Amino acid sequence: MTKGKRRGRPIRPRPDNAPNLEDVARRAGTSIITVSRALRQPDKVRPETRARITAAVEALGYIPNLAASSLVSRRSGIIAVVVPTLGNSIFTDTLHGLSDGVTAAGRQLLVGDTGYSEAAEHALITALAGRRPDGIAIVGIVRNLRSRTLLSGLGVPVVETWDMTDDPIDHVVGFSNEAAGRAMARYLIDRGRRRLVFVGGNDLRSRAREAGYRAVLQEAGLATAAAFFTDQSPSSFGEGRRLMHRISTLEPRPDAVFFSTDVLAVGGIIECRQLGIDVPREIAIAGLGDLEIGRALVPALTTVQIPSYQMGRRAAEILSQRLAGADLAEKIVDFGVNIVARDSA
Amino acid sequence: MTKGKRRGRPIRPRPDNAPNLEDVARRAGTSIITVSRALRQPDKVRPETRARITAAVEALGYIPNLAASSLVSRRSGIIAVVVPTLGNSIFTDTLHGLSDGVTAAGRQLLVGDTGYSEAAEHALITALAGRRPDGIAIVGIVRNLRSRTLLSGLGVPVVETWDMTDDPIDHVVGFSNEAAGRAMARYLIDRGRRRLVFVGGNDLRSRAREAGYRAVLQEAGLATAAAFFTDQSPSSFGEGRRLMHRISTLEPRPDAVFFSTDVLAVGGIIECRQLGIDVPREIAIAGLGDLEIGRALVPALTTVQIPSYQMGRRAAEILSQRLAGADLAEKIVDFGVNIVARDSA
DNA sequence: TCTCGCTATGATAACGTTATCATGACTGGC
DNA sequence: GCCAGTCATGATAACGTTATCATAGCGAGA
Repeated sequence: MTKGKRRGRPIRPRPDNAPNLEDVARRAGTSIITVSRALRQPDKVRPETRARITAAVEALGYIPNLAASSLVSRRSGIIAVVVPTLGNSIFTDTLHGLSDGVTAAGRQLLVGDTGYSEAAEHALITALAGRRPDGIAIVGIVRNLRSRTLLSGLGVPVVETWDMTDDPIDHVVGFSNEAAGRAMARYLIDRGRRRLVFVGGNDLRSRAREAGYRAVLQEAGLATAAAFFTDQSPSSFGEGRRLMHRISTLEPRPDAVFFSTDVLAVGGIIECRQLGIDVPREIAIAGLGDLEIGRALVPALTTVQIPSYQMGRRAAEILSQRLAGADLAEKIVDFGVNIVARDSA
Repeated sequence: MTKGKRRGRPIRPRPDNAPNLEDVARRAGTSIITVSRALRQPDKVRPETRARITAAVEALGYIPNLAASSLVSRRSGIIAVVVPTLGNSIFTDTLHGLSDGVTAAGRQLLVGDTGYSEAAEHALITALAGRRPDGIAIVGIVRNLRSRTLLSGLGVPVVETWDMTDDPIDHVVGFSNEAAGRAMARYLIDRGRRRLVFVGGNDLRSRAREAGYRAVLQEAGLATAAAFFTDQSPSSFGEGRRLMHRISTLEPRPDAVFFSTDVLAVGGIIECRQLGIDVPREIAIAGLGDLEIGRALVPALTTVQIPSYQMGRRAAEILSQRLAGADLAEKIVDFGVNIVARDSA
């Protein structure tokens, strides 16, 4: 008796102790496929059979292997999320909205951050694509052409957020950062301010706000008194204080400062208070983001409201609808820009 | 000629346009397995073959299907993360640390939140387990016995964080919330405070801080002037102000308030300032978390430092080491409790 | 020259599930 | 009592990859 040519994977006990469908089926005295059905479409299985299967599942602690499931069904139940950084609560608020919206449909979030780097973004998208996600949500607009091509070639719904564009990869849910800058400039000018400063970060969204702000000033025949930029990302309250300190020494002294984020603006208010500068009488201070701290602060912060959570929530809903087969005509959802007038400006 | 019995899945062109190993192999004029090898162990393949394969991969935009990979290799490259809520930046800081630590090893984060519910936690863990993660990180200690059994039965490394226990499921990286409460009580008493208030949330961690705080007061022969609880989760600055307002009306007026989170404490300081209460002369105020705002505030907030990011980072390192085959003897990493004395207490 | 070992590549089976088609039992209408 | 339709279950193949073993070719050492 020859052993013959033994090729391929050898047969041996599974090293994994996790039970599979076969184990459940054996215990329930039925076939693999019936177990699968009992779990996915319970009404297709006779109650008694179902009961035996449920009991076997319980007894064995069976948990379906979703890797096998997604391989054959071509549905992974995964939504991939790309965030610039997990270190900034305004982005994790969007993540929170996504999580809430996605969990309802029984899907899960695969999350990665890019650190604002285009190269890292492309690498991350590639890595996430390997999981064959059912949908993709991105905080920000994807600029890199290769990344855009990659994303649209994946054949799954994609939602960009936190910004606005005429030409989304698929869907966009956000607001125009440029419009936010414009709106705040108009607001401050309307309130009689004339020597306006801009403070922001170096990221694209902040730059867009600055552009809108400057444009309105120019239209009004005013010059931007100065613009300050921080390389910190995410920005900090302390940095807001430092920048405000520098601004307070300008001659002539500005009468309004628009901080591109509430975090910086709160720092600005704290510093003014420390320096004995009356806000808003001497200097108006405004921010962007509508963080809760701005509401509690004295004086309460005037700001541009950004529906971080809602954007995530809405993005999740759009993905869910698309995955349910809907063919949404509305590709662009613009939350618009809403200034919350409080005490600081 | 009979058609015969056609059973099983019909043969038809893949509906999925994503190229697979076979497509790449055909284009590169080699076999599937050699392509697989070229991608995973490039040095095992002759440079010329590798070049042809690389070119084919590029041309086709091939991205390996990780579902198939994890199915057969029994390595998913996924780290599952369980968070009470994504709405609280102190937890997302831990998530950030996890992300940074995990990305280095080429793994990805599958994230879910429980909303502080044990039932939701169990459901989440079950759902995540379906992906066969290589490791699991949890913010918090898992109390539910079924969940603990489930987790330890998975056969993968588990790290609990943000708390301390003698009996972790596998590893714990955190600090003792009770010790934090104790330390702050001692600190305040040492500074001559005698009428001490506690303010916190209704979650387990906050309750542990309260227990430690009360214990020290009792040992010192002092009574807790009062304890206040909020049901908000995450707590808010505004809630801190409201609670402080109520505290300010107590008779006799307390001389120290320990807020169980910095967010509440910052609200407390704002409210005191508004009420004309001198902090820390009349009332000392302390928090927990060491948020950046506490440093920028005036008076700067005395607080218990919590290394949120570092806990995540460390948890990721432990998981990586375990997955690299290390058998770590140190199951318990206690970051300890460190009070940052600033101006407010 | 022969053998040993190494390098490069390949053939096959297996991972755990679901899609598709098949089939036997049963039901209702005539 | 017959037939079409429904219900419950099953058999098989396929998803795309990797683990394992096999093998041809080649150079080195005996």
